[in-house]
Amino acid sequence: MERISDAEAAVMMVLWDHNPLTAQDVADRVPATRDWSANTVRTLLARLVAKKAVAHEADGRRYLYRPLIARGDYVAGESQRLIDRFFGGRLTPLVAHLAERDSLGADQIAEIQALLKDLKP
Amino acid sequence: MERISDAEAAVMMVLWDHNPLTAQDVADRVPATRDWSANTVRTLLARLVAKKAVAHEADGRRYLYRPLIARGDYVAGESQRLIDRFFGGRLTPLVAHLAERDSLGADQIAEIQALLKDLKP
DNA sequence: TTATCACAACTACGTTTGTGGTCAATAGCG
DNA sequence: CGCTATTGACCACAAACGTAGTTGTGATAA
Repeated sequence: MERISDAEAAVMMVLWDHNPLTAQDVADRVPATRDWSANTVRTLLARLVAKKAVAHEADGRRYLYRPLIARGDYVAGESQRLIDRFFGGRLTPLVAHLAERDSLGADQIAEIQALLKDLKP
Repeated sequence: MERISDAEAAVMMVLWDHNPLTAQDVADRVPATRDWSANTVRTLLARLVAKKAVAHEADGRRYLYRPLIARGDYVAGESQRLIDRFFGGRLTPLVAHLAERDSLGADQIAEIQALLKDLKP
């Protein structure tokens, strides 16, 4: 599984949200901030197919694209990568870090506490 | 502030750990897994200087390098980026995600609970 | 049926990244 | 003082990336 670039990830996002889609549909759903031409989206789709991150099945004249890797797997991978690189592979230091920098409001603290409580067996 | 690439980040790590350092010292401290030539490290340092992520001050024949951006700032930025991209900017879903995927042991759950308790005013 | 449209395939091209070599100056050693 | 080791400056170069144009070919509408 080769690495998915930033632009490619934006395309994956669209497909995770809705699939299968035609290239045109993907282009239409890509966040407007990217401001890509339809061709650009096609190129990215082709690269993702080459990387086997996306499958395309013919549907008459065009293709329908759908993700081959699960969003959860990708997100977990990226999250782990960050945590490994900066926090010794542990989530606690990340939470501590964000708390320390006030990126963490009281509401979120409460949320997480509730979440963790429910997690206990 | 231009983006710092993966290889460049590895150099920053070294400098965050210890600074100022000569290029040679940086090369010596870079994780062995990277297996870079000293020249490669020099190139990366030069690029970081160009990006104004590190400063170099002359020390006789050579330079001493030191980071211009704080580790905390960089780490916070990268963390925020991830959280924004995949978790709607909130930490809670990240924690939930990791818990769901069993990337989170009971020990870490307890750790975070303790941390959050201390955070409360 | 011809002009047009939609779409995939192919091509392009500047930039960034990873990786390292060459060269020239210089500083210290013998 | 001449030689060698160190070091920064500059150059190289392939792969990946971001971005998009061009081409060929069926589908379609007039």
